[in-house]
Amino acid sequence: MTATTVHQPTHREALWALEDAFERGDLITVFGRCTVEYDGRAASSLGVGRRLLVLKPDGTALVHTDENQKPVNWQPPGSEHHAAVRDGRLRVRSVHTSPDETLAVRFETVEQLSAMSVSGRRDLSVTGSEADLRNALLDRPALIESGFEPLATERPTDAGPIDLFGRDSDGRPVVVELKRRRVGPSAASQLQRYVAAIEREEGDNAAVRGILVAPSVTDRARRLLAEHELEFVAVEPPSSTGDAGENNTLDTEPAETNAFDLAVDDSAHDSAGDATGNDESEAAGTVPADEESN
Amino acid sequence: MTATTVHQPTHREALWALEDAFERGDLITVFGRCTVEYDGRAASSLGVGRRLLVLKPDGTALVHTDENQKPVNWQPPGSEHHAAVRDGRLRVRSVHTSPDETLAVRFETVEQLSAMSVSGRRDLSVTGSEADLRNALLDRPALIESGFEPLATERPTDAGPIDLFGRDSDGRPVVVELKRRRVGPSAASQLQRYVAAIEREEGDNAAVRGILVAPSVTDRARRLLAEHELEFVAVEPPSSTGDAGENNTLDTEPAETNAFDLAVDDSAHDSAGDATGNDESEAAGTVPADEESN
DNA sequence: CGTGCCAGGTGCCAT
DNA sequence: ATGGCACTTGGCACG
Repeated sequence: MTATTVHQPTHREALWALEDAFERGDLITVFGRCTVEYDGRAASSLGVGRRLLVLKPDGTALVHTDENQKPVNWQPPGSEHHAAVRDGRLRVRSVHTSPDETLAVRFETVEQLSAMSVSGRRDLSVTGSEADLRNALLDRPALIESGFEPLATERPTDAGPIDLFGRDSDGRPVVVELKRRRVGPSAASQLQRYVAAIEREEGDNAAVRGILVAPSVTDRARRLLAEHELEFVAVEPPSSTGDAGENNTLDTEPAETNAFDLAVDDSAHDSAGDATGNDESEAAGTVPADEESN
Repeated sequence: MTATTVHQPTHREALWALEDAFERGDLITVFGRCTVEYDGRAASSLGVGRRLLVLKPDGTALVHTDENQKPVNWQPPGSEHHAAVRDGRLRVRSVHTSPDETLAVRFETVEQLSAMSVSGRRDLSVTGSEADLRNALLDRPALIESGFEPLATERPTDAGPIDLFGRDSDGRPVVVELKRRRVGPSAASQLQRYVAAIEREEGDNAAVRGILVAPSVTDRARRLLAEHELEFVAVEPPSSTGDAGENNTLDTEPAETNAFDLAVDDSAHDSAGDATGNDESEAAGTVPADEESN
């Protein structure tokens, strides 16, 4: 069986199920009336209510209610889950170190507890990202400006990495900042920082141009750009919905996905549970394990 | 019963359970092997794998795997959930409009499906926010500088609202930007924008000071501050562990948030209940009207 | 409903 | 580890 569930368990039965699930490294969901306390980067307290608790084998904890996409409370990956029965009530604590933070869920009643082995495949490919936009523009630099010649991406500067750096047809340095969404003032500031950094690098006489590339720009940002004599070029966001896309069937390789409609088709591109003697049993589960990713 | 579960249901049984759950406005969890497709603000595709699907009565959909805090795929609140059996397989689509986006989950096998009535109480209060920091500084302006006199918070300017505005003991205008965490270059830029905006307002002769208040600052940001003659004041964030005031005891409200049921009658195709003879049954659930919040 | 900005942002990848 | 930044950012408050 790949998924086990206990209904209306006693708090102690729930604890046993949790211990087993921790042992197996399962994904766990617990539903019941509970209160939640968090203390760490901030502090919060949640009164009693019916909620869904999700415990992942990587140490993640999520407390979900009725609505909203984000959990009302949570604990980041790398935490260690502890379960115990105290005063006859199931209590789940999820503890993280560095930064130190703790999530404590105290159950009044446990309606249901499920454990399932989830071999999550995360071979997700997303098109329409900023990287896609950059690649599209590298393919067709004229979309930015006729005669524009890209020289580098992520070019490092004093002020951070420049999305796209190149020269115009007159040989003047051009700093290009890419945004996949409508931009506000902060993007203008960011571009300004980069332009200033390049000007410092190249010398005072250098006339460095700055171009913000995005689908659109707010009024305020447009004014800021004008103030600093920076430019704006509009590019459309990814089409996706427009035509019969059916673009991505991914397997191993990111297959040519037409990311931006303007740009033709190019792609982008445990624990141990030891009973502590008294009326306090405990179980813990986690996965710290650093794996070299990439 | 407040939580119902079906184990290893047939795809059609799962559909029935979904229909009932939609009807009741339940929080739903589905576990099984599935593929996921998303198309909207971006586009993505997820190969087959064992995952947990959470459907909320407010239209939220979450696809969770084994690890990570964020779902691998999701749909924001306000979407409409549709369920159908197609080619003998359970298929859940969650559709959002404006922005248009669709999440489609196709199940190979359904291991388990649970529905639970969740009275979500979101009576959460968090301490340690930027607002907390601001209030603390309003209480003790000397923490910023001896003689500093706060005049306004969220003071509007051309460049956006200033966290805290006041005057120093010499009567010079002071722009204060608050950050609850260690700050990078963007905060320095932000402060610089605000200072420039106030200088434009007050006239050229105005010597406007800018103070960045945060626990600490990165080297690069410190350099940027120096360049623009901006200042930095280190202030520790409020210690959550110290006093942590037991803030919220909120009133008990039944909270009639049954979302699905009321909304759905307008849907064109709604063949619920009896066997639809064919291999295509469908159910839909969504969010209701907005209730006056606050 | 768009605009702007904070967030316990999260996640990713660089140094 | 820290830093810098993108993100289907999410969420809220305000014009």
